[in-house]
Amino acid sequence: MSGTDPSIVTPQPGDAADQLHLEHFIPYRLSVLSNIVSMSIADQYEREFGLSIPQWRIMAVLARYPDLSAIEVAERTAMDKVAVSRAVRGLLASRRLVRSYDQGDRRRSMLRLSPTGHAVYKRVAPLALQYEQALLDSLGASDRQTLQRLIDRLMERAKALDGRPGATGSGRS
Amino acid sequence: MSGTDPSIVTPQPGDAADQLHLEHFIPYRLSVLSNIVSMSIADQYEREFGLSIPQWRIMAVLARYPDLSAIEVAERTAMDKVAVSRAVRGLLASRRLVRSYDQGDRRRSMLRLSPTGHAVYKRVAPLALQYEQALLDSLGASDRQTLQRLIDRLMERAKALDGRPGATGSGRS
DNA sequence: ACCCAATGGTTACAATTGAAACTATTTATT
DNA sequence: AATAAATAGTTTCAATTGTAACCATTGGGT
Repeated sequence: MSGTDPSIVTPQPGDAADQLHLEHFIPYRLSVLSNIVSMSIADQYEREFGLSIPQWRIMAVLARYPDLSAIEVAERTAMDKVAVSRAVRGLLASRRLVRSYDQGDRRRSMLRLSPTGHAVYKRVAPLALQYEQALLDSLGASDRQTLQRLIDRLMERAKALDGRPGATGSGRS
Repeated sequence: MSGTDPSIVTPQPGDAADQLHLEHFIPYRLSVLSNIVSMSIADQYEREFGLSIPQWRIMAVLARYPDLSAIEVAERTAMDKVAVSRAVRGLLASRRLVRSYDQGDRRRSMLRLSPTGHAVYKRVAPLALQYEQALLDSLGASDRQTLQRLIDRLMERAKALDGRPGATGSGRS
């Protein structure tokens, strides 16, 4: 009885199944990290401002680029138009956004922060930056640059590898 | 009429609201990157093996550490016990997992891959590693090490910053 | 032995999210 | 001008996920 039971024997070196350790697997690690960060932020925004992450993202882009249409907002926030539609509804309800319609193309809406929305944004933005600062405090200055660069590279590559229908990369327009 | 309307005037330098660009904001970027990667992988696993990400994670840890309980699986996969319970149900239904009960503590289950499950795992694992390789191909060897290190640091920091009730960091046991 | 708190795990219900279909309007084609 | 195809955005319905409540079993005190 010397090791022929495949459930007991040590796997062959070079065996892929043997090399994979979830705790070092980059996609897994990215997901866990991103989740902790997002949930931690989401919790704070929700508690203090009644803002969801999608709503916060929309406010952030509209603060910088007023009068975008819903679809333009979607592009800049990496959300789909349904998510934008829903988040916009919430922001309109809380009067943090105003919507007008492009005269000349009445399908197109133009979104911008209301004065109230702008005031809220001015309170949220510093918190967001503080959180980011606190997170990056664990890194040296050069690591911070490196981080941005690595994310750039990985993002580009991830898009290229992504073979889903309609996923970013081969928009048919 | 020289610039007193706050909605038109250029924000003060140092104004947080002015410094925040969503497209450079690390939490946002991590989230977008992680989403592309996860969805791209999830799509492949679902198509080729009928596996969800939670199921795949469970298989990965059980391949390495057989006979964990559901809660131990939860700890090693960063999922909560409800998610594990559901994913396990699916894996049992597809006969990729077998469950026995710890005799001596009949609450505790012991989970392990069935031979079928093991066979599936041996086909999935190489794909997972190939994807990771392809993703990391965009990086030099030293950048790869750096990436793991940066994720370590950020993860640690993110946990420390996370003030949610019951979130990882101050488990009361 | 008995009671109460803690633990492992599942279930039920609510909230979120995703995919597809739909309305309204505009643009292109003939 | 009429029809078809495309675009902006919303709605609907299904699937996923989160939260809380819920058994069952165990461990600890008394």
